[in-house]
Parts: sequence; C-alpha cells; structure tokens
Amino acid sequence: MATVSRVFNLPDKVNAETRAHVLEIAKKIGYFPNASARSLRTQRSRVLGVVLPTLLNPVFAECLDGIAQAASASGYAILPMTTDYKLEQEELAVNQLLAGNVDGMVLVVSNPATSQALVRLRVAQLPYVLAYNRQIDHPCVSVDNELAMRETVIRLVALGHKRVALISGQLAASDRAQQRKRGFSEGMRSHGLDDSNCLEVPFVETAIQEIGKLLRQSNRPTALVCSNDLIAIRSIRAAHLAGLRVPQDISITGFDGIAIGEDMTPMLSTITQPNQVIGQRSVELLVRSLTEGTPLNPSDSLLLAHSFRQGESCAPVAIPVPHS
Amino acid sequence: MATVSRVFNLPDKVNAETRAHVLEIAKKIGYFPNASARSLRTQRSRVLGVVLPTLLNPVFAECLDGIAQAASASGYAILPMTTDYKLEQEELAVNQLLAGNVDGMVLVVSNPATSQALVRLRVAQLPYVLAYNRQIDHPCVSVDNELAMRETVIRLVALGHKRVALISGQLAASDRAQQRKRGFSEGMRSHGLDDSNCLEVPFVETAIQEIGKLLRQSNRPTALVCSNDLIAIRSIRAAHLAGLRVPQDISITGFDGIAIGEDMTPMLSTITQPNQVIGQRSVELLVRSLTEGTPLNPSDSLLLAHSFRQGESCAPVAIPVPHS
DNA sequence: CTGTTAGCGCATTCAT
DNA sequence: ATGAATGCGCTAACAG
Repeated sequence: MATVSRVFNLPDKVNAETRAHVLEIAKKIGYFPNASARSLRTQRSRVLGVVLPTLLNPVFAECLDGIAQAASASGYAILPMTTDYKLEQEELAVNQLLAGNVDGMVLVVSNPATSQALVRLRVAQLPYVLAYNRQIDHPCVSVDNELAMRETVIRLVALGHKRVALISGQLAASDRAQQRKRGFSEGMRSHGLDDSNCLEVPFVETAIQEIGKLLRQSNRPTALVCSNDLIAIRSIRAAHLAGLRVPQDISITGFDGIAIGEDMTPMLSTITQPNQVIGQRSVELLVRSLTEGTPLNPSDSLLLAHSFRQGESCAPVAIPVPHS
Repeated sequence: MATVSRVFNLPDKVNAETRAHVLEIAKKIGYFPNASARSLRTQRSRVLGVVLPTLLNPVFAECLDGIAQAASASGYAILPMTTDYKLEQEELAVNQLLAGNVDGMVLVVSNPATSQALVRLRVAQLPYVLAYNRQIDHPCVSVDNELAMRETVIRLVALGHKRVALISGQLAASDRAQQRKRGFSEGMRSHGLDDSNCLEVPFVETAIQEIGKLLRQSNRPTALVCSNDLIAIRSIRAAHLAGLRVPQDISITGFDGIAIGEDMTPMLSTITQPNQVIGQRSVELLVRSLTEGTPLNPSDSLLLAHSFRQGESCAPVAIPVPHS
C-alpha cells in the first residue's frame, strides 16, 4: 500500500521492477489515486480558485485561457467563478472557493482597496494574486492603466484632435475604469484640453444609443477614447448608425487588445494588454509561493508591458478648426 | 461532532436552538465543512468536469458561462479543461478529470463517434453530456446543424445568389463542421447549384489570406457561407481587403451567434445557437441524472432551436446574370 | 527498498 | 434529539 503510494508520488524511491509491476497492475484494474483522499491527507488540493467578473468579455476569457494553461502546466486544476461585477457575488465566490479547499486564488475584483472578499482571504491566510487590479496593498499582475491612457491621448492630440471624449464602463464597478479615466484626464489636461467630456455607459443594452446621442451633438467630439474594447466596438457601431465614418469622421480607440478586434473592419486601434500572459504570470506567482512556502507580498506585483495596436480606427482630425 | 454534521447537511433533524448554537460557534471560529473529507466520505465531489476545445472562441466562453451558472445554481462547482481541438488533449483532460473525482462531465469533443475519451467515460461509468456534438450513441445537447445550413442556403438563393462558397474550419477536428458542410451541400444541390466550392481554412493565421485569394478569382462567389462566426468575421475582413463591400458586393453568413457579432458593422448575419442555454441544459441533464441516480441515455438528448439573425452582411446579388 | 500504522475530517450507522 | 464509533483512501513516519 505504501509502495503503491510511492510509485505515484516518489517513483525514484521504489525499485524499478517493483514500480513496473505496480504500474502494470494499476493499468489493468484501472487504479489511480483518489484525489479527495489525497487532499484530505496532504491538506492540499492542487486546485486553484479563479474569480472573474464575466466570461462574456473576451478579455477575461483570454486571461482564463492563460490561467488554465499555466495551472495545467504546474499540475494544478482550476475552479472558476464569475461575479458579474457584483460585490456580493465576489464574496460568495471567495467563500465557496475557500470551502472548496483551493490552495490559492487568482482574482479580478471590483476594487481591491475596499473588497471584503480580500479581507476574508487575508484572514484565511490563503495565498492569492490579483489580475488586472492594481493596488499597493496586494500582489497584483497588471499593466499601467494611467500611463497607457496618457499615451493614447498623446497620440490623438498628435493627430490634431482637441475635442476628445472618454467613454467608460461603470466606474464604480472597476478600479481599472477609474485608473483609465484618471489617465485620460491627466493626458488631456497636460495638453491644456478639456477633460470633462466623459460618458459613463453602465448598461450594455443602452450603450450604443447613449453614445449615439453624444455623437449627434453639434459640437461632437472628433475622437472617442474607450475604456475597453467592447465599448469601443459599440462606439464604432454607434458612429456608423449616426452616419459617421470611422476613422475619417471620428477616431475611436479601445483598451484590452482582445483578439477579435484585429479581425474587425476597421481594425480596432487599441491598447493591448497581454491577457493570456497576465493569467499565466498570476498562476506562476501563486504556484511559486505554494511550492516554496513563501508568503506572497505586494512587492511581488508584476507590471507588464502594454502596447498600442495601430489598427484602422484612428486618423488625423478631419477638418482642423481654422485658427483665427 | 455528528450534530454539527447534521446542522450542515440535515438541518431539520436537529433541534432549532442546538442548531443556532452550533451555527453561532461555527461563525465565531470560522468553521465550515472540509470539502475533501466530505467527498472522501460521501464518494461525491459536487464538482463537474468540463472539456472544451478553447476559450478563445466566444461561442465556448458563452457556453461555459451558462455551464457555470447552472452548476452554481445546483450547488456544483466546475473544473474546466481545454483541448485546443486535439485528440490527445481530449483524452488527457478526461483522464485528469476522472482522477479529479468529478461527479460528471460536460464535453465538446471533436468526433463523438470515434472519441477514445468517451470510451473511457463509458468504462468508468461516469455520467456525461455532450454539448454541440450530435451523435446517435450519446446524450447530446445541440442544434440541427444540417437544417440550419440548408435554411441559410435557401435564404441566399432567394436573394439571387448562385455561386456560393462554403468557408469551413478544420473538418477533421469537428463533427459540427462536417454536419454544416453536409447541410450546405444538401441545400445547394436541392437547388441544382454547384456545392463543390468549399474552402477549408484550418489555420487562423492564414485564413484571411486564403479567403482573399478565393475572392480575387475572376469567377468569385457572390456569397460566402461560413461554418462559424469567427471565420465569417475573418471573411468580412478578407472581403474588405480585396476591395469588396459587404454586403453590396458579397454576402457573408456565419454560424454560432456570438454576442459580439451583433455589435459589428456590418452586423453579422448568422445562425444563432443559444450558447448559454446549451451549457445550462447540459448541466441540468447531468445534475438530474446525478440526483435521481438514473443513467443518462442517448434518448435524453436535446435538440434546441436555432434562429437566423438578420444582420447586415447579406444582400441581394449585385448583378444578376442575364438569363439568355 | 518495502511493510505497518495512524490519522487527515467527515457522514453515517447504532445506541442512548 | 444527540453522542460514540467506524471507515472512506490516502500519505508520512517509522520499523524492518
């Protein structure tokens, strides 16, 4: 019995032919170690919990793909839960995962600074890594949202745009949205431009209409900076519905770099994050901590490089306002 | 100890004040039942395995979302694995899930008729449901791919199209692709049209170029029927790159009904499947079988309704060929 | 190198 | 309605 256990866990500590014999019989009778018993005995499940807002935004599906890959490569399974950006669900998910005996968690939360879910994790002493979030008190894997947005504003300004609006998702539900807004404002103000043109489109169902309304105003913006790709895609749609050509009549940028943006026409101009890599690195941090038994610190946080995908949804401003 | 167990599992079988007392103390010391011990004892993990080709195609992300919802609603957790359409990975995933003590599995396989993974499941006596696949020997939740494709061909023919090409993903890696091709052929032949115009684009990287090549031929098709939405989106791109307008110069249809197709311009005309519902129903079948202890039969299979989303990527053929 | 033993935390008899 | 005892299948410590 102990020998069989060794064959599966410490194969070197058992004689080669004994091992072969055991393996042969195992194959024959279809035996393999029972995961629950193993977990009970070792107090480790080799399962990682994953908490994401939704799988319906490809940015998180891509990230989960990376998480799944990295976990699998390290011999871990994953147990994903979605929160739909709701705080209660965030806590619920963490509790269920905690009850599920996961060894650690990767999560994307609404706001790390105020998250009760994270408090629970701290108390439970469970290792965790935040993905996409960025906050001084937690180990995070993310990009520099502010910087990326400032850079984008600079690009648009260089193309001659002066009336630029930010189209943002629900600000309260996401620290990323807030950081991106901050970056937008900084970028605009540093050029002496008005940063107050911000449209929050909290509901998917009505987003296109609301953006359309903005675009039909007489003094409409010449460029839209969107806080994520899904909103950018809807903005492009809204522009078309309003009779505007993208990018000739209006420039539009996104944020996230979801794969499908590259196959659209016009190809989405956007800030790309390495979504799969964000997932992978998060898992790697977690696994390293688990393996080495070293606790995870905020100082372990990773800031990954973003980049700008040129795309086709941005162009120089159409009719430069005559200067005097 | 037994009382505490009852409080968590059979609350009615314990005195109300005893229960309250236990619960209070549990809260205080942060106690909750250990999942591994419970699984070991009951021989059920309350975890469902999920095997999908990839999360990078939104169709499966949407389905997984449905699976996660339904599982959560029934008190089950899910353990997803992706196969990237590879047979070895399919088997590997099933084996790992089997070793992981899952109570049942929802899977999307390449070909149910030949899948070794399914043989393993049969042998292991583990309940499972196939999603998207459709095969007489297994319990499946799917739509009628052949019919949907025939209907689509009819629509295009009604718009005056005669030279219609099928753009398909890797046929060998998916029974759906084969069924859809069959439906295309049947539809074309029933109208006396040439059904031999089929382009297989196995690799994402080169798909757009290959489709572009087809579109630059002198006798190019006036409509493309694509075997999934991702390919349809790439076809639209290829058409634009070839200088063709969609739908004025060429009509293009998809299959799957991924949400993002609705926000594109032109809005994707496509056959929509109820992706989240496919996931939900699959889980419901599984859970019912698990709960009632009744084995799952091929006769439990569900055929869900598809529908055609009108979209904007189809139009009457531009220059009808003069008839004599 | 292999076998014996104990106990991980729980659900489930069987008593009470 | 509650408590005491057993074993789910495994790993780890120890003995041989």
